Amino acid sequence: MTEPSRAREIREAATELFYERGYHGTSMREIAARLNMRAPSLYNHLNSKQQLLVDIIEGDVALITREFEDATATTDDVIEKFRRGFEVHVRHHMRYAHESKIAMTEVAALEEPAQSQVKEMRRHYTELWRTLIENAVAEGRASTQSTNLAAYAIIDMGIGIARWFRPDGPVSEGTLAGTYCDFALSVIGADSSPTRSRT
Amino acid sequence: MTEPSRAREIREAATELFYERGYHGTSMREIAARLNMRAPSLYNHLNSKQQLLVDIIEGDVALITREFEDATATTDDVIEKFRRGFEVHVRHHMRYAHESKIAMTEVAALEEPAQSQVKEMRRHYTELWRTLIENAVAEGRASTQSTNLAAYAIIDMGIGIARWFRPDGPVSEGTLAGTYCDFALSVIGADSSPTRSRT
DNA sequence: TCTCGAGACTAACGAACGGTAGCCTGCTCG
DNA sequence: CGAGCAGGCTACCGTTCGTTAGTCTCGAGA
Repeated sequence: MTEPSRAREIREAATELFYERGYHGTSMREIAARLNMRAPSLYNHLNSKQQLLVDIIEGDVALITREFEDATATTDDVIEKFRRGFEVHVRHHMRYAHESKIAMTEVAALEEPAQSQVKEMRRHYTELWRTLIENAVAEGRASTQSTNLAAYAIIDMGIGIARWFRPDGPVSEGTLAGTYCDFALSVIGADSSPTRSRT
Repeated sequence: MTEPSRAREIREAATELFYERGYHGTSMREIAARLNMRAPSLYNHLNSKQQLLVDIIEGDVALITREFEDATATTDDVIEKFRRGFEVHVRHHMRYAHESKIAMTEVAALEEPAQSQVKEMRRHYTELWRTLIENAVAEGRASTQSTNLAAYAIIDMGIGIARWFRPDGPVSEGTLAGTYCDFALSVIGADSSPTRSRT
């Protein structure tokens, strides 16, 4: 399953440029220039510009979904599932900030049927979160009465990270993951720390 | 004095299309077609495509900032300030979902100096939130130890709304505002019960 | 040493882009 | 009535787009 390395380099260069300027704001000539190539040479390694976008977005959504499923499968405790799932969610949006931002902002640039497929994959990911929160509430481990909105709020909290997080910034990956985990647990109404007081 | 109503119609049509397809993914011909016009006629009412984007984004960021400042100026209680500010924040991203999404995703398409100016305006808005949360903690009304991250999390929670909220959807504006307000108060570690007391 | 294929290149295509020039129509108002 | 003008329109400009065709080069294997 090893893919040609040049194809991967092109996709990485495209990821950077799509992140900085957007899909329609990036030309094949710019992607090529970043690798000291000419635009037509790119077509020795890919079929179309659109396929680049499809690969980046579908790859990202598929990856975070698999990461989430793997992380939550390793425990039966619903709050621990939540904690591990959210840590994966947050860390994904730090480590793959560029891909994540593209997957969020450039879905409209996807042609059919890829656009519908990505939307379905995202709906599925959201559903995983909604179910997890629902289970936590059903077991009396969380108290929110709006599992749907809580899922949206939690997911969006993580997504936002991709817009401002910088690996060399003042906040470390671990600190951010821990702090945001407390935020998320607060949102669903689960006790997250001993200092929290509830009536 | 007759308003330049046509200019406003053009900006509204552009807002819809920039929302659906992005700035670079929208042509002046498409904007014109939505008003049953031809592209060159648009230039009777505007200077450039870029100016359309600048007006939409700067207008949106300026509006939410003013709404926030107005809402928080009407009380001295820091938690009530927070509550009113966040309600404004959430409702803005529902009512102006299209403008807000553009302001979030198309900043890279802004040319200088507009791009720097918008980034500065956003930095200012974030700073308002950070200060508000800091004051709440200083007065013992909130318990978070990460005012910076809490501000990001709360702002991003609201921004996300613009991506999925539909006015004719199953969740009403009031329900969403109320539920999200509880979420936000949980994040900063403030009691979310409706009864509050001045110190 | 010769062959051959991978992968770079240059040239160029048709389409679409943002924007300009200049014309025409029809309403307003002296 | 008739002049002026706001605001449409068609024609077209130069540029850039994604992509194709065809050529050249160079290293590996027979």
